[in-house]
Amino acid sequence: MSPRAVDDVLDQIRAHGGRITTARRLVVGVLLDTDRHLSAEDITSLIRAEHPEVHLTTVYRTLESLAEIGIVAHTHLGHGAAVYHLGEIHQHLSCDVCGALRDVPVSVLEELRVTLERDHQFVLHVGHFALLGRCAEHAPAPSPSDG
Amino acid sequence: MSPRAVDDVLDQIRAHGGRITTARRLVVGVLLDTDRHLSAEDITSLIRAEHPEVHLTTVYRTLESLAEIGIVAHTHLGHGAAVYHLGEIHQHLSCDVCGALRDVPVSVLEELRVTLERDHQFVLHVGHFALLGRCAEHAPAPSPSDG
DNA sequence: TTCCCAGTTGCAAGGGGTTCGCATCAGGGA
DNA sequence: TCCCTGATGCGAACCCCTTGCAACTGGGAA
Repeated sequence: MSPRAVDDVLDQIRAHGGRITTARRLVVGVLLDTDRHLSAEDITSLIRAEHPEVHLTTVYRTLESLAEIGIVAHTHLGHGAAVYHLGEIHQHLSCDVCGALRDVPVSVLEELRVTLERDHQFVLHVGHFALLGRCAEHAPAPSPSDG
Repeated sequence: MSPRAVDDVLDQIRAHGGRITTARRLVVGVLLDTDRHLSAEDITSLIRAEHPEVHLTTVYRTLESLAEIGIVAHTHLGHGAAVYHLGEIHQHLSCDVCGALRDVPVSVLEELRVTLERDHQFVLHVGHFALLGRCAEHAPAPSPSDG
């Protein structure tokens, strides 16, 4: 990531009355620097390699602050830790067997979203939960009638 | 629930080589007797009102046994404890604001299921996760352009 | 009916993930 | 530069769930 991108995020924090601290700079840097799904502990480990004084609690609190102003989102995978990410919301597919996590565009949920809103007056929070199932590699064998 | 229904479930446990114990009888009874979504702790509390010797651990283990033979399923709501239920699988809608849980038929996910399988080789485990969002009462106000 | 083994249980402790309490520290406007 | 208030470090607590282990008991065999 570019220092520019970090500063953009930090500007948003400042704009919301938050302070710019070393820990926040580092958390934002890690999130911008990865394309993986990171838990709070993952983020803390990455930071502590260089800055061992940064505490897991601080990372949680920073992530909470960033979530409040809409910069980060987290997703519960159903088991284990929540994962945090910046930027565009996407939908997660999580494999029961190997834990592999895949992103798909939120557009896959569009029909469901419309249906739930129309028929059940329920406003779906797309991207805030994982869809559980089996990835291609661990899918159950199709029944004969399927193929 | 009828004693009959409890016995039917107990028969299934026995058929799978499990033993019929007081604790199992009680867990099954509670699950059959409610139409709410109960966490392991909820179940334990209900049982302990009459049978204080039944331990939370036992309830977890019983639920695990019942899940193994396909009698109960549990759903992660994204926050807090998983909820357990007997019987037909259904899809849960969970409200972020009030925590209200609503059941909808799994058929609402049918299109999504087909899409994910066809386009992403992902086999969705319908009913094993909750859809998060806002119930009618806590839905954000529609934007002017919506109505 | 009694015996006995393996499945179950109660209880305590452990573990992962997350939050809280509180004294101290430090960002950044006055 | 000062000072207020937000942020941090650290330990402990909390919640949800699992594990270890000795004691117990269901229920088939004898």
